[in-house]
Amino acid sequence: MTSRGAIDEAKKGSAEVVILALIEHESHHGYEIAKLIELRTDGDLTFTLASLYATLYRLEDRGWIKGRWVEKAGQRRRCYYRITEAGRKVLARQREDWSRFVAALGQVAGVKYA
Amino acid sequence: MTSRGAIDEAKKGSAEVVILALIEHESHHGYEIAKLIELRTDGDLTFTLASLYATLYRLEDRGWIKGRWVEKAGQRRRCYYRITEAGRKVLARQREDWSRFVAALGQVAGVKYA
DNA sequence: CCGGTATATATAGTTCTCCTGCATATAGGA
DNA sequence: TCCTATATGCAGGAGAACTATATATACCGG
Repeated sequence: MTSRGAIDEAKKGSAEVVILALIEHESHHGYEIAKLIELRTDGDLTFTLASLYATLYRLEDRGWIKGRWVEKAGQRRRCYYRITEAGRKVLARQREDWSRFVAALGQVAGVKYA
Repeated sequence: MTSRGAIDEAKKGSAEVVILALIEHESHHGYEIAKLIELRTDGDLTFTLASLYATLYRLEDRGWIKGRWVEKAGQRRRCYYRITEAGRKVLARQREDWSRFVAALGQVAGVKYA
């Protein structure tokens, strides 16, 4: 997986809020989350699978998400994650923080959000 | 210096574009740049001085900025930085990239830029 | 039926940016 | 004289992303 230019730097720290948002309303498994991120941002934002799984384990350790293993015939086993109540609070907070950060960046660095 | 919540994570990688933007039109020395960032973002975005100087040296190594030492009576010596031609190109590119990243984040994570 | 691609998860080791803590140095006010 | 603000600099470490590699299954073409 490749990503583009300075987005390599920009996206540091964004994995958490992105993942939490994606499993806010429906549960998804790791591989699916990676594909969704890529799809919904037209490839502007991607995370390597290794990073993504590491992040999922971290979020689960913190109690912000909860995984459930599902085994189906004709499929490799998958772990479906959903957000927890604690996770919802964190998500709300992170959205505010990111929003404030983006505003600050516009102010001081002239980054326009088209 | 303290910073607020998830902005700790968010801001990773943002120092470069912020510094380049601040010395786009006029030269500033390190300490001044730190104060400007804090001032212009109402304290939402800050960098510790140690990080800031490290970043300045890195940017100069890459040829994106150029420092000039100024000694004045009644003042500690200061290094004033200005952006280079190469730096201007990088700044333009980083603004585009950050803009695209912010759009992606709004799309996939529901981050609203007020 | 055999090999390649897509799906799906997992670990190890590395890189990069920012951090804290410490050190140095000068000017001005209490 | 001591404390604060100004101003720069280094050493060591934390954390989140990366690459590379390993494992395992389903599906499709030749």
